[in-house]
Amino acid sequence: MSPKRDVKKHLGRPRDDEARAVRRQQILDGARACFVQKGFHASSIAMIAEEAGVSVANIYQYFETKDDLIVALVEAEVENDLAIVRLIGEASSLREGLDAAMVRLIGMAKMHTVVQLRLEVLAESFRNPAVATVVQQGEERTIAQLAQILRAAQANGEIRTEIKPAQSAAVILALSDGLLSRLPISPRPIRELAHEAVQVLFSHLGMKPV
Amino acid sequence: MSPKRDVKKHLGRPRDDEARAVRRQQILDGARACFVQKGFHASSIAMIAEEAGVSVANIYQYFETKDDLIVALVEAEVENDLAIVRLIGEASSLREGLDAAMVRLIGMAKMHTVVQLRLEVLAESFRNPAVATVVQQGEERTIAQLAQILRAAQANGEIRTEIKPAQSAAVILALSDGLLSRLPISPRPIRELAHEAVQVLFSHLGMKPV
Amino acid sequence: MSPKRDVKKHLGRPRDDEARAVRRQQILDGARACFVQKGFHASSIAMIAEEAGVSVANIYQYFETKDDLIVALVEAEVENDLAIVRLIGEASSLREGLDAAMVRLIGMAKMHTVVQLRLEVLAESFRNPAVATVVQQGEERTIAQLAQILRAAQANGEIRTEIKPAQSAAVILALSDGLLSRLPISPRPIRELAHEAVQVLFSHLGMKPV
Amino acid sequence: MSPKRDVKKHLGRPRDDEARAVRRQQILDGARACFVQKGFHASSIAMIAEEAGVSVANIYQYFETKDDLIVALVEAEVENDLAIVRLIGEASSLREGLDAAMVRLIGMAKMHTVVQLRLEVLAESFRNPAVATVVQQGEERTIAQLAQILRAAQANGEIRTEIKPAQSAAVILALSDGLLSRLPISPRPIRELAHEAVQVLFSHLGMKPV
DNA sequence: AATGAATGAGCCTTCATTCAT
DNA sequence: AATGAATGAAGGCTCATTCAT
Repeated sequence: MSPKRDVKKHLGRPRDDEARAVRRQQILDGARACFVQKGFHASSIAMIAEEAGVSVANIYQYFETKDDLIVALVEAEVENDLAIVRLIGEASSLREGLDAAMVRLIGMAKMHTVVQLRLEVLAESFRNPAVATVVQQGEERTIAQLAQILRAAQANGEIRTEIKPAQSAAVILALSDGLLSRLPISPRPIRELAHEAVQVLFSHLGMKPV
Repeated sequence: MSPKRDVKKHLGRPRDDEARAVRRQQILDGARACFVQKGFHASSIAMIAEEAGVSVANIYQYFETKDDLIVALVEAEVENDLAIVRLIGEASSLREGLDAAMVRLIGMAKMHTVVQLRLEVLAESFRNPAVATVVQQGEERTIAQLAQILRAAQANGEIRTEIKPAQSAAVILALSDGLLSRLPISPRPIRELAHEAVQVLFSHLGMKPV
Repeated sequence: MSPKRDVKKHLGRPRDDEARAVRRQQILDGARACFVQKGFHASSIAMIAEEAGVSVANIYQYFETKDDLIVALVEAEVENDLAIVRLIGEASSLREGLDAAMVRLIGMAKMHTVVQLRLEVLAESFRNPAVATVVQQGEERTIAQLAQILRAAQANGEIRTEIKPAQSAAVILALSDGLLSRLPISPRPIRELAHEAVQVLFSHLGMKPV
Repeated sequence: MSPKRDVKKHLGRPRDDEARAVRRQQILDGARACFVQKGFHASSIAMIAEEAGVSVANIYQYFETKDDLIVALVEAEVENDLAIVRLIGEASSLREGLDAAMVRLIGMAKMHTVVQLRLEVLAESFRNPAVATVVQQGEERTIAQLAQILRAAQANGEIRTEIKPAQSAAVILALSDGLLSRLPISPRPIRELAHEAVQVLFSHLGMKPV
């Protein structure tokens, strides 16, 4: 009735959006830990809840179903991957950028985690259309980002002008995924493989070998 | 007195190893169909049994455990992959061989199946040591096979002598996996990607572009 | 500001320990009913759940495993047996106490239940160490209790001072179990057997026959 | 047509009854081993078959159902128990006979086995009428046998004439079972308990203590 | 917002039993 | 007679999810 009411009333307790975001992330972190260890379908909500330090029912206040949780996590992963590619563009040269990205990936402690999840995500993309959509959009953006970087390098004279940026970008990403997926099965250290792959790429791009 | 007596005497029904092999394959086929659609852990034994047209209990007379079934199927898949690489070696030239293999893969109706399973297997390798072992041994053999082919091509003068066969083989396989894993997420047709990738490879190997 | 704030803050629904105890007992009762009819290993959790009017999954929120449920029930039974012996001590004389106990056992409607379960428990003790431990500790306490009663009777001059209380107590318990186990197989009524057994005991203890 | 045929023809292969008896015993032995370790209901036919060194299907040519197998084994056990009591009668005096029986039981390596099975049988008697019948008939015979022995001892003047042989026999058997069932739970060695029990019995029978 | 409590459906595996050889 | 092969039914246990507090 009083005019104040029309302004202040939030139709119930005002939502603390910040706290919600924190909790949400907490759950996503727990989920990631589980998914890395067991995969999407062998990870139970109960395990995720324990890992996240949260009650099972609480998870359902942030994600409607387990599938939604998976999709949300995939979105986060995609964003992550995009960030790595952005890193390349921030270097002073393509060479340094590529090198930095590779080195960073291979050197990071959580690489195992990232790669495991990436495979999980790709496999899930084959059956879960919602996941496929998210990943595909991420792929587009990532390719665009990398293509832009390649174009800049062409302008710099760092790489050949004959190559088609978008297509090469796609190949680079594929090679990268294929390489990392070798982590648990490669008969020789991934580091060596990565080095060789970089040579192949440089040769293709018209850069001098390392 | 009769010569038959010297032959091993069977008490009871003799084992029909051939029938067993058929049944086993039947189960593996059902399992593959399920694993492709749902993945390892979301496929239940009941579903596999139905798909294979077999009773649940019967599966356990051929595989001690669901995990054993998975490993057996992974073994079959690995053997499959090796066969494809062998195909390359049988062509009259490396170029034709590579081309044939790519074309065959991309053109085959079951490609979707093969790739989906490949991702599933790679993801599983991260957590299941038994699977990892099988896949790693397959990888070694496949690399060796491909390296041998490359060496022959070097002798033929078809490709550069500077490249190291084993390492290049590993990179080729990685690239191939990475490429195929794009099937459901690539913003443009896989065919184009594959073409570009072949260019990259040929450039690396010192072959004339297509 | 309010004094209630000092009390421990509950996030979420507080545990209702009382309701939990009720539910737990409800499950144990259902389990007892099943175990009596079918024995431990022929009783399924599903049957117990139905008998208790509870869902299967709910049972697992109170007992981690079927074995844990068995152990819990054995503990309850052991406590029951101890209560019966305590009854003897509460009588004004050993004679009346023993008589009361026997009469009560033989006259009770659930005797069948108690005895069946007792045999089940003894048999299980041979293979299940957890059960054996529980039963053994119960046996010790029961013997001690009964020995104490015998000692009091010795002080009263009601029984001979030559007998060793603990050992006689053990024999009495053994005889009691052996007697009751005859319930379904004795060619003559248990009542007569019990009477004869009491005579034997009284003779041993130096009491006048009934 | 020929007269010989009428004599020699067995309407199919003549049954080798002796071989059948051997096989049957072989199966029963395997069953006993399993039942002792796991109990009736936790022992599977497959386990029994393996323990007996026989195929699963073969068991069903000797026993129609698992229940029949149990009953057959119970019959054998009952016969066994009767044999032990007969042993008492063969001694030169009751004292020696009882002593010999007790000593033999307690000293035998397989006592554990016998007792475990005895408990299993008694427990099963509560629910399985077929078993109950077998055991009850065995009990009758055993009591009769022991009563006969007691009567002889009365004639010898070895024990009191006031006791009623049949009833005392029943009590002795009950005491014996109750005693042995203490094997896994008695806080003190069974040997001591047995000694004490013998004192009780002797006192009842009017014999001099040991 | 957050947790305790509860459940139907489902999972992997084993069981007792039958049939063909 | 004896064994291999097969199966419907069940068994113990867990899952994703909902509801009450």
